[in-house]
Amino acid sequence: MDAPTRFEQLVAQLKARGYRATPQRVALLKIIAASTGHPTATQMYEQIREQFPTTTLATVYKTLALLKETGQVLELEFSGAENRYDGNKPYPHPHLICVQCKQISDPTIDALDQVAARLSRSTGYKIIGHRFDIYGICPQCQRKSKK
Amino acid sequence: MDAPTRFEQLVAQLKARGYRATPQRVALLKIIAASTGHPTATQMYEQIREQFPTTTLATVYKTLALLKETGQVLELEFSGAENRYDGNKPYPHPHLICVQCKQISDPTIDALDQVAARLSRSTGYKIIGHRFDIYGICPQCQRKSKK
DNA sequence: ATCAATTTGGCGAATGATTATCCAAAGAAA
DNA sequence: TTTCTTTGGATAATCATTCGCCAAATTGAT
Repeated sequence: MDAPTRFEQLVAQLKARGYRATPQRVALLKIIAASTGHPTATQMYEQIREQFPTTTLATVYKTLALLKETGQVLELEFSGAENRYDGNKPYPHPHLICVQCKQISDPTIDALDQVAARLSRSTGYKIIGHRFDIYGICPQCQRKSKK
Repeated sequence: MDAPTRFEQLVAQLKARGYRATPQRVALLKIIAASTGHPTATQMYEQIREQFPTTTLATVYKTLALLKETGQVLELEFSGAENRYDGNKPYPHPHLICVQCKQISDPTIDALDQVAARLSRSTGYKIIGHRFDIYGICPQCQRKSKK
């Protein structure tokens, strides 16, 4: 799905739930829909500030909370670091994290759902979701540290 | 490995690095070696307090930091909740977490290392570790909520 | 359009786990 | 013992996130 479409979708589903599409919220939705990476709340906050200088971090968090309610955004919690948000693939999926440059990418790992299904059978758990982070050093940082 | 053996191992490796085996530290190591679950710092702190009532949470964290340095304990970070510690399987392994009773168990999932190896090949990343948490509702809590 | 009712943004303070600082006490070394 | 170093305890600091409050904005009804 392209960014404008995703943006419209986010606005529509916000309105459908009876919330207002205020300028600040619209700005955030636009950023989220356009972002390919996994931005922090602060990063989005700073972008919004360019248009709406009075905006507060609290507002950003409040809007993100609205999106989380209906699973429109995936929140990656990090203890000791800011959380990261993904509004384009808001369902659980693996993340490859470079421990040096902190970049996060989305690798393709198939058979993950099967793992969950098998686990559900063998343990009796009702599986709700998962979080799979793989830590490593990206090729670029490997090159840098060799110098 | 049984708890006493693991305990001796932890004490030995602490001393080997030039650190003192103080009563408070020994108490923590004993708890960690004996624990089968994934206790929080506070839980261990309260156990230590029974023997050494003046102990502080800071001391617990300091000792845990020492263990982390050499990978003797696995720290499971949770944003918005206390971290959990595993001193018996201090290497990355999957965790099955009940979102209701918060119980954490260690399911067996094979082929995880192969996933990492394959990922390393396809992305060029040098894989360092991973974190795999599966969220669900345990059989016990499922029964409870049906009533 | 006007007014009342509701939602929202901004601001500042609160939260809560973890960490840092500082000093006295304990232990090791000489 | 005396000196030097490590450690524990107490307390404050940190930092991302959340909360409470109020004024401003928006909606809906009259």
